Amino acid sequence: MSTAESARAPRRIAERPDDAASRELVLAAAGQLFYARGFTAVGMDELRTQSGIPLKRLYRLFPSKEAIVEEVLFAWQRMWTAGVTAQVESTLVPRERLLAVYDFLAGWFTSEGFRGCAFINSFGEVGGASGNITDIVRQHKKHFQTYLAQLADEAGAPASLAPQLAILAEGAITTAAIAASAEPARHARAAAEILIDVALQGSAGGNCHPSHA
Amino acid sequence: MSTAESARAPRRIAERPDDAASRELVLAAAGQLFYARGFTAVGMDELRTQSGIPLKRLYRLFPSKEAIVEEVLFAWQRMWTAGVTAQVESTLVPRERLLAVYDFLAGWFTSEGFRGCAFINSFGEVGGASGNITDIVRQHKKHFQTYLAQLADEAGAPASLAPQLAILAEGAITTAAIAASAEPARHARAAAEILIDVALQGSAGGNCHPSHA
DNA sequence: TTGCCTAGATAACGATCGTTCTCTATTCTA
DNA sequence: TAGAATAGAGAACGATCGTTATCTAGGCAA
Repeated sequence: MSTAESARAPRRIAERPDDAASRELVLAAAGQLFYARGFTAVGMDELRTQSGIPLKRLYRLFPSKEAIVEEVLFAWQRMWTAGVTAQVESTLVPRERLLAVYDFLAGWFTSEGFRGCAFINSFGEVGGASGNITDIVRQHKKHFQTYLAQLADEAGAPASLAPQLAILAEGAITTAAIAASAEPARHARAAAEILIDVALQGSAGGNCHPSHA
Repeated sequence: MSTAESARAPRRIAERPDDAASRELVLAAAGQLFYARGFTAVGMDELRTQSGIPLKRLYRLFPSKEAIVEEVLFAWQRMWTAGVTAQVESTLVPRERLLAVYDFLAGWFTSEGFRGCAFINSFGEVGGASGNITDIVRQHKKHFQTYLAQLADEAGAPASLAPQLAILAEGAITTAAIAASAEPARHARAAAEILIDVALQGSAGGNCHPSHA
């Protein structure tokens, strides 16, 4: 990969070719186990068994368990963002793009093994014990709020709408997780419709009760 | 040790007079420690130190650590209910009684050591590992929703309002905890005002935009 | 006062955690 | 083919957990 040593690649220790694949195996197994049972409840031995990666190699790929936790959080962040944006991109109508967030939630809530927001669960588990994890969780939520603010702005809504929609989404997730029900997604969507319509008519001067009722 | 020994109650072991006070000491210390750092992060030794109750006595008052956890959850439930109802009872106007929930949240968010909803944190920590704890958390949330439904009904709102208000409260709590900010209480309250007014005007036939704007 | 029973302080126990070390077999270069 | 270095499997290590047992001192009935 650099000069002449890649002609035959004699013995490069630092990066073996399948290290990346092994890391993915570990992160995939860790993601499932951590989401299902939490960080502390899953030991390194179980992570070794589930991923098929020997313990020694595991500690060569990651410096510690906490490092795995952090990378799993980043992977979750990517998955969440991809899922939400995919749903949002399915339409070009600004109002529906905002509501698409709750459609994504509805699908998520009914998916196998749904157990609430992994970031909220992580925050609750580590509390303030790990500053790194808390920071990642905080950053994830801020990122989501920024995304919502952008969607709301594109819809022509005032800046006060986005935090309200974010709170609705957040509340729907935890309520659905604890109640083990998908209904909160519909409730949150219905509430979001009202908030969006009021916000839009307030700033655009539409008629009363634009769509529903 | 069976028949005539209870004639004068010579040595009653089961219940000493100060057992109740000791239990309160333990539950108070456990409540603070558990809320601040989670269940698993707080050991029995720390609980002994903080409460001043010797370990042996601690295990005579409670059969296990999990039993303490459960009783702490019940104590939290009582504290939460007392705080919310006190704020609600401060007014008799149905609409303001609904909004009082978010006023309570605003005060809570700015209180020292606020770290989110203890029930949500507990749910995230134990996941589904402890069915007892999960059940208590579920029951607490259901109790809150029922209370909100009663307040909404007294305000003359349709049944669809209460779940929306509950989701707003839930989302405000977690958002405030993660962002370490009290603003979500104001955002949730503003959203609740809109939802309430729309719900009331929809069912009572008032004019457009009743109070604000 | 004497003897018994219990309280409290603390050590010990078994289990489990994250992490490291040992030992053997294999692989790959020269 | 000879040799060196690494990979893998698993034991071992130190720490900590929840829980229990031990030991000593003190309170109370007779």
